Amino acid sequence: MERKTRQRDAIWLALERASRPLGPQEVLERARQEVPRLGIATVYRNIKALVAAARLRVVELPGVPDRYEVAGKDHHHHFHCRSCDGVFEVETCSDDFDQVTPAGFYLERHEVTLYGLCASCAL
Amino acid sequence: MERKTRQRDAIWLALERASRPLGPQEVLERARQEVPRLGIATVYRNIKALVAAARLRVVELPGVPDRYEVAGKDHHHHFHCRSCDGVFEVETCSDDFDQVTPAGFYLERHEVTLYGLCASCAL
DNA sequence: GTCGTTGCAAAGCGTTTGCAGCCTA
DNA sequence: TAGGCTGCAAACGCTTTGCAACGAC
Repeated sequence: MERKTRQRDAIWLALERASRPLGPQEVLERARQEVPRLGIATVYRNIKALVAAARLRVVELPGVPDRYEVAGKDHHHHFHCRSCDGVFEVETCSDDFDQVTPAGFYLERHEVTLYGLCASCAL
Repeated sequence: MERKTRQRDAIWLALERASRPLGPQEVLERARQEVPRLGIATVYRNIKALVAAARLRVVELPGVPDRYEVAGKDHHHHFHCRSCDGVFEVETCSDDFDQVTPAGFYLERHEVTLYGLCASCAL
């Protein structure tokens, strides 16, 4: 991450503009509007570097490939649409998971994923 | 799932005996103690069939390959120990996820994964 | 004997890596 | 001009599929 390149800019821009976490393929498609000859390997390499630099956060969802979003957002979780495969942010997190943690266990963090149909697909 | 075979029995037995969800490779290793020439493709095909028959449940954990457990247990989630990589069941679940679901979205199900240290590793 | 099931190998699919050439600093 | 970065293609690991042989019923 030493040099500034058109490719890296395009990849970052794609993620910054997105309203939801993106997968590498989605990043490629969007970034190619800026750099048509962009390769998928470059997307993977830059995503990896951006995650290492803590500028991106990995969104790990059960059963599907990892997606990425810009780091620094408030605590939130995701809604995974089974129809369009899109991933959307869920604002709040009401639950207290300490109370369901077994005795003796040390709870550090939690992931919640909601499944169903997004607003568009539910129509 | 029409015929009873040694392979299918061995695969089912491996999952039934396990105290935690298993991945396909783990199932293969255990089932080969019964059927040494068992192939990984057969494991995948049978797991798929058993899931379709609702005799197995898919345990989808973020970031790691799917694991499988015998179906029919009460609603529960999992605690994933970052130290020993073990997966433990979490009994209860205070579901209030409808209220955090965005307007227009149709919520069908949810997954919760807790991370931290299990009782043994937390000592 | 039928045809569901199996084992092997090949094919997919998403991700990573090797390498020669490119281009930023 | 050095060497980080890129695009291409090959390599990878995991999962699925094609196919001929096997074996449950």
